[in-house]
Amino acid sequence: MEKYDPKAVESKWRKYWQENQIYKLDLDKAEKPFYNLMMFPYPSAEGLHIGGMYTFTGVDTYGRFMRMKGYDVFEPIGLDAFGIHSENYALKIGEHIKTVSERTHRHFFEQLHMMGNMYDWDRTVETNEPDYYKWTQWLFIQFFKAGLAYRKQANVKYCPSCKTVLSDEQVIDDKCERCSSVVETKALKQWFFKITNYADRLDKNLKKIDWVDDVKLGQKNWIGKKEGINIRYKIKGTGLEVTCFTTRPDTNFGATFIVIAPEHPLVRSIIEGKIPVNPAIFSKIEKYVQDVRGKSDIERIAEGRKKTGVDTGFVAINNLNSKELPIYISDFVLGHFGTGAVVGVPGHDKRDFEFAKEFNLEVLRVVSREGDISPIETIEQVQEDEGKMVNSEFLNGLDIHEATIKIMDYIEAKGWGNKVINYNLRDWCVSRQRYWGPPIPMIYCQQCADKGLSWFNTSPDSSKNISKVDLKLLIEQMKGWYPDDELPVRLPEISELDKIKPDGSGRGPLAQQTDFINTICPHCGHEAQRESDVSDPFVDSCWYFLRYPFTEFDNVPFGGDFSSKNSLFNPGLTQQEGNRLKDRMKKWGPVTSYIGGKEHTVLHLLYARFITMVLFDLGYLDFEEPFSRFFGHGLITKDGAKMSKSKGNVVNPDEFIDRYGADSVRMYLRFIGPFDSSGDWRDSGMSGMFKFVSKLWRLYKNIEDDAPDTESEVDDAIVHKTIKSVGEDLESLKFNTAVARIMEFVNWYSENMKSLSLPTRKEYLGKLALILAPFMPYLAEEFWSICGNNASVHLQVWPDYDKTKLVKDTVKLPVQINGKLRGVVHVSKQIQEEALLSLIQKDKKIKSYMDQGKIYKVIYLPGKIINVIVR
RNA sequence: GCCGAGGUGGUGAAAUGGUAGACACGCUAGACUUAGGAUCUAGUGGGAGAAAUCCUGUGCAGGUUCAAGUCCUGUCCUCGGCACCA
Repeated sequence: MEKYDPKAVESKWRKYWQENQIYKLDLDKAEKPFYNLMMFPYPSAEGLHIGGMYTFTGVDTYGRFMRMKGYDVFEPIGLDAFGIHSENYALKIGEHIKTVSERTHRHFFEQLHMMGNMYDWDRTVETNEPDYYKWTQWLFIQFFKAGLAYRKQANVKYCPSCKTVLSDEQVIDDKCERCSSVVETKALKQWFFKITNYADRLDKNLKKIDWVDDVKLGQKNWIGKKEGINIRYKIKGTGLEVTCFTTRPDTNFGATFIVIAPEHPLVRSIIEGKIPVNPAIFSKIEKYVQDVRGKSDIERIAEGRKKTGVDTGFVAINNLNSKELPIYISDFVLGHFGTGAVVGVPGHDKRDFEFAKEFNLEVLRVVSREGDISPIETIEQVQEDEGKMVNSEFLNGLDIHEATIKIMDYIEAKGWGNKVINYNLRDWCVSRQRYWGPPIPMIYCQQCADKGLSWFNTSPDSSKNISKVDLKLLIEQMKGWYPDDELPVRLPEISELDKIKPDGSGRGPLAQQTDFINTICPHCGHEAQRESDVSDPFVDSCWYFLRYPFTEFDNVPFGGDFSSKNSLFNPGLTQQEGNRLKDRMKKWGPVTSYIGGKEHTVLHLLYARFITMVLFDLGYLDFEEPFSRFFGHGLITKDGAKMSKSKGNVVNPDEFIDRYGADSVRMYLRFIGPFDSSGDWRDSGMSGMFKFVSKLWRLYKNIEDDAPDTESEVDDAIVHKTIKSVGEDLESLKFNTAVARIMEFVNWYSENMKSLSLPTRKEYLGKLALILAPFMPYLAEEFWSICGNNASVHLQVWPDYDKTKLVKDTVKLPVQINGKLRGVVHVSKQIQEEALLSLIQKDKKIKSYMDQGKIYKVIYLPGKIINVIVR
């Protein structure tokens, strides 16, 4: 008999699909749009590994199913090509990034093509192409015009190995996300996006979206909303004040000192000599601040939580009770959170307690736990949670929550402070001192700077404030900067390898390209300089999903409404064009189903939400959340261990596709484990699946052998059950159990086929081909045609099942023999009632009880227990 | 430390409160066959037994229930995220 040759089958159908254009979708005509998106892949040089295949084919299986359910499924693909990872690889192998990426991109697309995913290959997106990064730069300018992109000198995380700045999100355990080098802190001038303006909305909107809870919670924690109060304390004998942020003002009667961060403005003033202190204290302060600055975060952690610090000699006054609070400087207080100053309440905060012990400061108790008012002497006694107020004058007797409300109102009424909300979230640093990214499209003009001019005060019309940014402050920092509207600002082609290497100077390789850097100021016409940094690749990937449905337009980045008079962008569209773009965006935004890795909880997913909100505020989009539903998939391990190059256990999918065919690999990947947790790749499991697929092949190829003319009756409930449960499993992305149901059905069919006539065989196997279509697109076509059908199986509707054939209206009847539960029998309700009646007639004991709102009657018999639902 | 997820065979894993281990991998035995990347049949949680069968069993300890892997309380462990965030 003919042997199963996956290569022959797959190339045959690939060709058929291409010729018949079965994956073409008219985006404007779609009636039930379903935007089925997989998270943007990063084209690593090694090619798509098995984990990528796992997710791409999973998303495709889901998309194919939804298509058969009658949706117009749009499933695009592209590459997130810019970035440090591939650039580092190119430098390592001594090849130009451009040649390397051309090669890897081709390989990537080829691999995805082989897997049989239903992509529209005319709508690909590659972020390193000028026709894409033109719009990434456009996005930057939109942010700039809206006052949401600004440049400032900042202490930033810097990777000495990648020689670039990293965003907070890219630093993991004080190490670079990419190369694991310990990061340094550097003061550089950097571009930032003002994501903090959106902290509150990013937090609040989480309630509205259908995402898994752990991802939502991850974002919530990252945003870190904290409601509290800024309290101002007068510094004795100076006329100065120090403001402390606290979420626990209820404990303020227990305050015994104040600690400010080494970065605090007060400290700077002291060091700069603006505030006089005695020389002994001055040198101590100077030394401490110097030491702290020299320490890396790693060193700080290595020292544990031992508190260090220095007494400034200044004393603040607690407004509530006129108590004197000595002011200290310590690095356990962070300069960037709250006000950079905290009020020390050592009785009710462990860190404050440790500090107080180190410096022999007074510890007071102002909250009692279950009447305990003993003095607090050990760290175990420090009480941070629930309790009742004591030693706090008018707060005494209140619980801590009541006390918090009361004292906040009191302090505000007295004018000593203001309620505020703080967030852990910090502004997004988007500057990167590298080559392989989109140049930041900004121009600096010294002439204009000298005249105090910036983009903001030369084009007041467009400077409308769409957010609560303090524009005055920004103008101060932004003099001489203009957005370049002549997009794209092309990344210059540099052929010499060592000229694209980062040199560690704090400026990117583009700074050395004089042809690129030197330009003309668009405002005054004098010589000016371009920005030499490129933007973070996360800027590329935060908006790509908007581009896919509009790849054929080169005058707009995406569809939507650009007609507003106040718009910061006017592409000059005709009414007709404008309407078409608006209508199409209505269909294809937001993304219906987004599937990707949970490791992007705080990076990509947060940024994408942020830019979508901004574009909504600018009036371009009519939705403010990019992904209606997000599903986080699991990761594939190999023989129980995480796959990594260093361990040498990376599975190369090409090898397996070559050997077993894409269908078997796809099927195995679906079966390997639950899609939302993890799966473990085993070569033996893969070959097992190939055996199963080969068995299926034989079943179909033997369909006509020895078929009887008439068939004996078989119970085909399993056929209907299979269709039903596979459909339900696919809907909820439970691929592994769906495959198990299919295997069960195949086992049943193999046993029963001898008694089935040819038409019945074709009917059953035809239905099986339909439900196999999302899993094994190639073989499903083959099987579908063997069953005597013409059109592509992928254009068919998901099969229906006969509800009457399903086991229903039954009750499970436990059977007990000799006092032990022996099993459960499924019986129809009618039979059960008859049984009940006959038992009642025999006058047995009947006891009724209620459980979960249902009333049951239980009949005890020597050998049986029967449950009956009465109501 | 805080937050989240989870603990079921040799392995991946199934189980609307109803015979735990479906479906597979692996393993054992056998059949077939000039031998293949095979295929087919039977067995496979642990313990006892020649067998029918019996006992035991979902991290641990309790509880609710006629019935608990599933619900409740406590506890231990593993993995993931955050971490001096006031």
